[in-house]
Amino acid sequence: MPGSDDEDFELSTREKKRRKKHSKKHSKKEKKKSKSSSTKKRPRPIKSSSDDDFHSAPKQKNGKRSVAKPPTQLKKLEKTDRLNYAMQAFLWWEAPEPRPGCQWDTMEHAGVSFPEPYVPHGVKMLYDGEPMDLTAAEEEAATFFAAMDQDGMHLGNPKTAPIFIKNFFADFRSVLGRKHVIKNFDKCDFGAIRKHLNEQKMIKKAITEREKAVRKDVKNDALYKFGYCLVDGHLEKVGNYNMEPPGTFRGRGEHPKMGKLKQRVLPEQVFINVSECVGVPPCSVDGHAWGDVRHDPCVMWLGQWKENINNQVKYMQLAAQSSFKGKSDRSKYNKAAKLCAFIGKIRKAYKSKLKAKELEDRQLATAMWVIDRLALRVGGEKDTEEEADTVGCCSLRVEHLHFDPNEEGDDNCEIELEFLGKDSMLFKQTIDFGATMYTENNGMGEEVYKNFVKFVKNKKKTDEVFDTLTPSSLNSHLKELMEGLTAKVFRTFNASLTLQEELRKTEQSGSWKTLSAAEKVVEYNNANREVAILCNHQKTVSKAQENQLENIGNKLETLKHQKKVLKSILIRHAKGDKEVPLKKPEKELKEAADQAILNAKRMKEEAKTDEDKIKATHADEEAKQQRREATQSKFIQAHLWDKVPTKEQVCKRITLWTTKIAKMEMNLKHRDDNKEVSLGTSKINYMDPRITVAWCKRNEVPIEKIFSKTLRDKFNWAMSVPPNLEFNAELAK
DNA sequence: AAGTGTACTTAGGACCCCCGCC
DNA sequence: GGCGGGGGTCCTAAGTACACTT
Repeated sequence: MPGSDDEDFELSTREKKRRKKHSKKHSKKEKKKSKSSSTKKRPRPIKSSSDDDFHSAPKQKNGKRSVAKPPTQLKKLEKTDRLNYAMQAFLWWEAPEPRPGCQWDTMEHAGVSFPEPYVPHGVKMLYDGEPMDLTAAEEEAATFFAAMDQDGMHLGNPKTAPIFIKNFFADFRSVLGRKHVIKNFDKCDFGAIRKHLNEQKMIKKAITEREKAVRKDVKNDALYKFGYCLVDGHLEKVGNYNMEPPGTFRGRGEHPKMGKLKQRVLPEQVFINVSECVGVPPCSVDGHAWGDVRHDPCVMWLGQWKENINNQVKYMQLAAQSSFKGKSDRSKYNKAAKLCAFIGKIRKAYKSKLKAKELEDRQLATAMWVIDRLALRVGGEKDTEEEADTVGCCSLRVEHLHFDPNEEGDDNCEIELEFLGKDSMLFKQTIDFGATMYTENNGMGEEVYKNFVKFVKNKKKTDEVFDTLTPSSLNSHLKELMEGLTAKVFRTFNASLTLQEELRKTEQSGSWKTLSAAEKVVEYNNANREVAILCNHQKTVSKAQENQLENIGNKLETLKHQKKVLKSILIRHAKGDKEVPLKKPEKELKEAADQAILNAKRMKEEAKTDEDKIKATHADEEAKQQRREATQSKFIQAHLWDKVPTKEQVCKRITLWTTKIAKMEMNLKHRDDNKEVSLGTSKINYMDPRITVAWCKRNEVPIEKIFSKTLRDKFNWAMSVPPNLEFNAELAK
């Protein structure tokens, strides 16, 4: 595939195939859209515009070229839309399977896109007060550090900051070379570079609409060139076609390697996977070539390279909405559904082993219970010299178990599990193994508790609880119970089943039928939240969010105070006292703020130099702050009047404030409940989408209210299920 | 049987942009 | 009509699983 770099990569033969699909689907959609069209029988309604546009730049959106067309012309779609139609045309779940063991027969793509080379800014860091002359590579490394947020999750955390700095400085010094004067981090001052970067941000903020459009076009050009892949004649979206740029490694938690320099990856380090018959995509960097070209139809990756931090392979793959991912997603959910038929047998099997003589059997049974009931991950072994110290089921250590955490005495069956899981997210739950939820219906809570007591006996804090188990031994046992069963299937299974049960509860409530779609969505999110809690999907509350929460809290306090004042006014009224507090003039503040905003806007428009742009952004930020203050002062006396109010006015306002307070309290509670729970992860990865689709259909909730466009594309295979669908073993057939 | 390598899924945070609210 | 917050997307780290090697 020779094709020059300037054009969208050539699609000669595949283009024909694509168009076939494209026009089919497209014509359907178009017919719907253009009822007025008199040319219904036109075989390929958008043929002409589509054909000559596919290769041309996307800039001519509003098509000056279409001057001569009749008024009945169809709406001209943007290139992205047309490509989307082309992709949607392929219903892989209705198409024949590829050869066994293979993912594809032919695959063609444009390879990886690389970031621009580093352009030095010339701003000097100080060492011991002296400005330093650095080479481009040295300056780049210094700039990576300067770009780090001082209050962020790495440098803002006193536990991780020293690790980050130590690693960064070691790598920085090796870039500088041994003889360089820079030897001590404490004498380094990156302030000037940091200031420069902030200024660049300011300049970027002062961008005009036109510049914005240009930027978007450039981005789209890259998307059209690299973002699509042709698999067996079908257009598919590529997930990550941009090579990861160099920078500092941002490992999570207490990752021992955080701060190390992540090197720039050259084309020579990249392997490309394409089919033999289509030719190799040209390397997009002048004077460079791919490290290797493979033709392996057994794998789904399009490109791979090794990163220098952990020496791990990274891949370029198709996007989540592609057929490859869709197929494996569907089979994942089918496997989980299949577990419905086996779960009874499996629970019986591990119940009988909970009291086995062999320690290994007991541990196996106990671990199975943990994975099944607590939805823990399997927990592979980790090297704490190389990675953060996080654990899962098999790697749990004695120190992660706290018996009788509330010091209620020996006769309770409570254990607090406290450990860092994947991504160093804290798992902290007290499990009462004697509670009904773990004992009813063959829950086995008490037996499991006894086993835990036994397993930790005479062990050191740092010993593993399940010392006889490994993920692979556990998984090979699971394979004996059900074909293809592994530990992670339990998470999918439990998440999906929980969603189904919680959703069923919603439908059974008395007032369900009277709820609006929006109210039903709230109920769906509540069900979703139960799943997220089960899977321990969390998000850390950022400082901004915390502030926001605090602000709402303060506002609430103000409202409550205002209500009190209103009541006191009412009392004074009754006494005939006309001395009530009145509004102070606030107009001036507001007007000044408005004026400042106008000024800033003008500055932005008139800005020519970078300096002007920085000034404009500053002015804009200050003006906005001024306006916030004006709004704030308005809010503080919003309950008052300009002149003495009547009794009715006061009464009315008290009622209004009561509803305001109630509303805000709800809002606050809602935010507080959700601030640490992340609903997205379970929606994307764990809950069978067919359950959601069926629920939406049964309850006349538009699917758009639950699944975003990307999710609807990702789950396109699940959209046609019947409204009465149940998540059970039938699905797997 | 443990170690190593490969390929894939799962994950949270940063950032951006759009839509509902004032 | 403007703006701020939140949803959505992007980014890439961090898991699981399993084949293959030693």
